[in-house]
Amino acid sequence: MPPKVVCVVGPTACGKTKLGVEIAKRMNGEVVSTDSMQLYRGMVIGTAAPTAEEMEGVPHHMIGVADPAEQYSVARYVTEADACVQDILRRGKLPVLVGGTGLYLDALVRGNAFAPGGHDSAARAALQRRLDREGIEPLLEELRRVDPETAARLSPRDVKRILRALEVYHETGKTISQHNAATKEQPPRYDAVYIGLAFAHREDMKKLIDQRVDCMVEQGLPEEVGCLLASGLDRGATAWQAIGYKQFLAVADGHVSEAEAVEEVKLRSRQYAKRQLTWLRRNDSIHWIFWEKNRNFPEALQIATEILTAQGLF
RNA sequence: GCCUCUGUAGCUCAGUUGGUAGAGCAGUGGACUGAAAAUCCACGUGUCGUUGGUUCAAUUCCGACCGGAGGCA
Repeated sequence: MPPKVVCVVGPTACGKTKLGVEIAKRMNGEVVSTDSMQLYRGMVIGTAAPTAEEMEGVPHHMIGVADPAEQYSVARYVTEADACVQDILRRGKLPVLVGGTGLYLDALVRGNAFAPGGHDSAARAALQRRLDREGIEPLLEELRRVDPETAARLSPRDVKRILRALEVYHETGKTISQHNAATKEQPPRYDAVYIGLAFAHREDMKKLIDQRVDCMVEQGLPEEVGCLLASGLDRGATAWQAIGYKQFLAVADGHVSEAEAVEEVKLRSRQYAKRQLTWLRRNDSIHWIFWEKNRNFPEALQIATEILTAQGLF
């Protein structure tokens, strides 16, 4: 039986961070963040990364571990985060996985081995050049030939995935469908117990997201963006894709007003939360806790404890 | 007060030389295996401002009225 880990999941602004710390405190655990943006250094306010105070003395991992100029990836995340999980287990403590990036969490729990390649591979560079020169159609044509299954699955406009599929083929001689099928055969690396947090009504989630965005601006999101700019961070960096940072970069560049940026950040956060829910809904082993209007953490911790006890964790 | 423009989906607007209408955004659902806070897919019935008239038929033409914008006084 694989080692047990606790996962706290849910859309943005639903209280994962706080509940995660509470659970870790109660169960002799340490938190491993499963968030693709909190792992960049100096991006604290806009990613709602926990502060030292919010960590309440519980050790946290995978937060602020990468330079914003780096292009991170799931593959690298799994390697580094898994080392943290292993270390926590070795010390006899409970890993509590907390964060909003579904792909990262799933890959970590399943112990995904990713096919070679990546943004810095020669294959990717060559494909990118072909894309720039000839457009997507010849690439899609090639994919239809070597991996018809994937070609049929992807939209002709899903350039990212078409490139990746060809990249895997060029790098390994095997198709990405074969890689994915092989990954699915593998048993998961961890026995995950999922606690999901969500609002019962979407209007309540929207309200909280709006509040949180206003709060971020007050606490200095624009200044944080200013620091990233002052550090000379390239405008093409992955870190700028983070909601909040992208929009306040536009403010710094004089393209939009601060008020417009705030509205945009709220909107994008809402849409992001919706996508997170879509991702999570297909995981039917999540034990959901639904908030009514307000978030009641003592009660949630109580419910979570009962769930974890029933799973033999307490 | 007069003149001109304008009123169509939650929002911004297109359109119908008269046969009851469609884009973008928003919203909802979905996908996702080395960019994932990214990327991509699907879903469009609304008294066409109100009310009279002309017409086989009006959202479309004409009149009046009610909103909105601008101009002249």
